[in-house]
Amino acid sequence: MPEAALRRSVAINVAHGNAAAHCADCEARHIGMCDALTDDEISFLARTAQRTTVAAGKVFIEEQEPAAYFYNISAGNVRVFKSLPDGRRHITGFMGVGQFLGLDVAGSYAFSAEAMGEVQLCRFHRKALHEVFGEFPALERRLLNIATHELTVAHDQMLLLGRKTAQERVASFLMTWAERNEHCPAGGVPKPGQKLPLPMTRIDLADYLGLTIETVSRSLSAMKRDGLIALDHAHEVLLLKPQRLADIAAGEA
Amino acid sequence: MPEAALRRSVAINVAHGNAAAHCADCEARHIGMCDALTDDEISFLARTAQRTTVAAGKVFIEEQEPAAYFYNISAGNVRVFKSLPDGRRHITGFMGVGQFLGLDVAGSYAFSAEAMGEVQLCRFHRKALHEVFGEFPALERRLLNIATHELTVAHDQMLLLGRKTAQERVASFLMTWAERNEHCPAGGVPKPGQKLPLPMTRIDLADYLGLTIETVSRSLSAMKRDGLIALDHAHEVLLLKPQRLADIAAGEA
DNA sequence: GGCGCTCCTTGATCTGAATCAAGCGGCCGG
DNA sequence: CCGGCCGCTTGATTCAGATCAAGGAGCGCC
Repeated sequence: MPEAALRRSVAINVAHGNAAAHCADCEARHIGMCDALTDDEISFLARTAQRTTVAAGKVFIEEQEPAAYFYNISAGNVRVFKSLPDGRRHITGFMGVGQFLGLDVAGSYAFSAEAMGEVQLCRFHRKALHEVFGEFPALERRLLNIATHELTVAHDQMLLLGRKTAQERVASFLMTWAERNEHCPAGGVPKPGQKLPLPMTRIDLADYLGLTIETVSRSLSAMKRDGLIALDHAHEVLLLKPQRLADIAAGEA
Repeated sequence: MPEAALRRSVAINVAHGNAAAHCADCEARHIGMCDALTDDEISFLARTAQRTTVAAGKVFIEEQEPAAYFYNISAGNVRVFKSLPDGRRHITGFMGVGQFLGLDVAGSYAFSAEAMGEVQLCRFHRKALHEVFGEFPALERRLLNIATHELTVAHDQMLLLGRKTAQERVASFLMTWAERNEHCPAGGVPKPGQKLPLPMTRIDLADYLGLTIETVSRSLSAMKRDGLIALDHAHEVLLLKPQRLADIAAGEA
């Protein structure tokens, strides 16, 4: 059993307990928000935190609900989305281990969040977290950096949704997803043949890219036909010509 | 001459001077970032600030350039945009008095910014501003609030770009623009007959809404035909049936 | 091991918005 | 006051992607 998986089981076993004694074991201890803090600071903060487990498919944050909590993801993936009254949906992001939920909030949540598989969360009362800011300015600074980075990502996605073709959107997604999964040498392009897991469904991809499932599927098939990717299983691509994909993603003429 | 216009002239006259003595007279003194600070704090901060004037049409922030400055808008409007290599453009936002430029930045600017008319800016060295954070935590907290709010706005816009029809996009824009221009009773709908100035061109609107100028024009004409708006001059609409517009904007079936 | 989901792919057709094209009108400079 | 230009509107046509439709493949469950 690999070490990471071992640590994950431990986290699952202590679910619902107080997190104070367990931050040291958390998958997210050295990522995201938590990485900004010293061990002393985090054990202080942990007194206000709770571990919870969320079953696959469960919507654990509902748009419009009063925003009582911040969440930090300890294990699993989450889809964050907004909906229109007639059921149209847009996924604003896929969030993974160490990522933070509950920033873009004013009183009520501005988004819904759903567990893609089973998910472990570390939950903080918003009020408690705000009280902690005074003690640990590093945390507030860290959150500003996170918010700032998310804003950049959001603006990139607006360019994608407003002005890119279907192929460009799918290529862009593959590149940012590869980067997110640390398959890229810092800021560069993944190596040819890089294997990339796609834990989300085609519906998720469509709702994230502003397309339909058929168009996503066709775009991927076209890339396969053109030798840019290989696609043996629906949830795994091989990036055969990553540089070409990066060029398409960037909208090179 | 109305008082606001008078104060604006004063600001123009002191352009390029040190801002220290002039924050008190600034249009933006009680909005956005500056509103978070006491008079003492702001005069401290102002030592590192410079007033500059930018001519209409001038691109004063270029995507990819090293991000040396933060800006606060003292007068005028700015279009913030991103471009693809073949010239496709997406406007991420229209920024006005008191608004803040330079948040979503990591080393280099992630966007370009262009003056829509003549613009007055208050400019801070990023480094200087960061040094000031230690002294005035209120400023950092304020910036986190601003970033958080911008993130909400960006996510709303992603829903618009990914899933709304042309009519819904235009209606959404009219509603948010009315709110921005304080024509709405807090969070509500503007009153019927409300006059709304549109300082931007149809190209701007198209690039902001992910449409073409023809489609923007047709959508507005359709709303006029249906009695939802009146449109005597191209740059001013009357909101005849604001509630109906709000429903369309929200995607009511 | 087979039944029946659910998810994915592929094909045929349709359509909302883009593109191509032609005026119109307000406004600035002469 | 006139001419030309730029930005806007409107009409005709095209097209990228949506919708409609029909299997196929993987997989959990019995």
